[in-house]
Amino acid sequence: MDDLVGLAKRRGFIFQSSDIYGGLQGLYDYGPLGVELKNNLKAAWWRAMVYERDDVEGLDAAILTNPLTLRYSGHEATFTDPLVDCRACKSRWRADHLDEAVCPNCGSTDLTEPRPFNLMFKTQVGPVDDGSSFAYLRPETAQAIFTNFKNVLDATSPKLPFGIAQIGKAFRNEITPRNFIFRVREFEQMELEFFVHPGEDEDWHERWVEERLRWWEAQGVSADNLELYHVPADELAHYSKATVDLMYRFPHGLEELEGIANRTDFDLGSHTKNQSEYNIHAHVQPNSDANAKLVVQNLDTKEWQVPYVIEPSAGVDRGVLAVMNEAFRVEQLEDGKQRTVMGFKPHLAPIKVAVLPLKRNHEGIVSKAKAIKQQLQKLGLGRILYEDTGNIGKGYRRHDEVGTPLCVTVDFQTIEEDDTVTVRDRDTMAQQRLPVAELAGFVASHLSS
RNA sequence: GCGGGUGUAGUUCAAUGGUAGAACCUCAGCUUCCCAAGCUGAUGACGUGGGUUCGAUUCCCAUCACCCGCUCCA
Repeated sequence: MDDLVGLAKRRGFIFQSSDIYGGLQGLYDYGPLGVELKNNLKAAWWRAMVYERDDVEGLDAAILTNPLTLRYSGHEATFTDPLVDCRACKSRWRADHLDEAVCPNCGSTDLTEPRPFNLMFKTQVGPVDDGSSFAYLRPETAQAIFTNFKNVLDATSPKLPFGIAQIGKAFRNEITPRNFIFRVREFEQMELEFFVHPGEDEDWHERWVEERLRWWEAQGVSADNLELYHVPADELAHYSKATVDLMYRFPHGLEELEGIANRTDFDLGSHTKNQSEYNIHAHVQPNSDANAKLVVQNLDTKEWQVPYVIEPSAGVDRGVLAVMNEAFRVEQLEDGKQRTVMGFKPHLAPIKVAVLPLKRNHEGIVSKAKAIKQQLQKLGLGRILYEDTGNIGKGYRRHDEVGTPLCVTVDFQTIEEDDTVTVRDRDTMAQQRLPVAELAGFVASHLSS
């Protein structure tokens, strides 16, 4: 992990947030290469979820959330836990889970006073800070999908089963942010809420688990480092009937990368009005505030019903960490030197191609290299970088370390003889000469593989 | 939040109660230069704030951040 954190900072992937003022716990910033990598990962998810399917629509909702949304969702009740610490054995317990003021672990009565831990961030809405108007920063992106259910339904008229996808920031006041970008207080989620007929939920749950496994493998996360964890009943979240966690072998241990939950009709049932008119299976709190019916009509029976929902919910930052960890490798070369390579899949690589002039103080070579950079940039494949290192070997190594799939080198032969360049492959270190005229086609096909 | 550990250039390491040295990296110049080459030059650090002291990077206290456990679950 330390090597990965060092490389992330050195090469501009990830920085401590508010670094020059001593930092802020549990917050990180994405640098020049990190933002490219993260955007590429999100784009891959969006392609797979929205563009390549015919049954999913997108959404991008506000982060500030009406407290009523998070009251009916159950978050106000479950995200505010009074906690006590045992001074004797250093264990921590939820105060409402203790029968007496006795530590279940060691039997000591030397406990701290219960302290409330509100895991949701609050902020004032409007200029007057008198407590009369506040909003929460959303603790998950999912709720805005449920509260927009009717809007999307009216706008796009989908038929069950269908989904709504969203990528965005979420905030949780984690007690202990830890492990680099694994557990942080401000993070990004990629969530799909997939609505299905009641009774078809378990089948769809299994299909989504398989679907998501295949997607992570396509991002370069090897199946060997992924495990499924069927969450036992007594550990399920308040909304869940069943949850399968997709566990990844992170540098610090096997932990959750994505959770695929069967949220039943709990969410739409909780947020809908006229609850008693529908046969809601989940145990929901009576709702006297909602002004919309979150139901669809069963075309066969003509009955209005609250759909069940399957939720694949992935952490973007955790995904970035997993992808970087998978890509990171150190190779021993024949001359005893080491080569650090980030073997990103081409579609995730922050820089797609680096164009290097063999000599940085030769006008003809430099201008030719810059022209090739602009030409390749126009292909729309992502970031193409012109870089005059002054030392070609150094340039190659540097781009190995940030995972640039291809380097293109312009030399004297290019401008004086036959208009060909050297193309060098990140993974094999192999070089070949190609006519500049064939470069665009070669690059495009190499990056799509 | 509790307990334990850590904190000197971007990185890896030094030294010191009298205000910090190196290597690699980075940057600039030269070199017809294809896998971290060479030569010349340059930038750059004691996490922050107090205290003790004539003087603190060094000693003391607090604080911040990171790492390990408890906890958490995207």
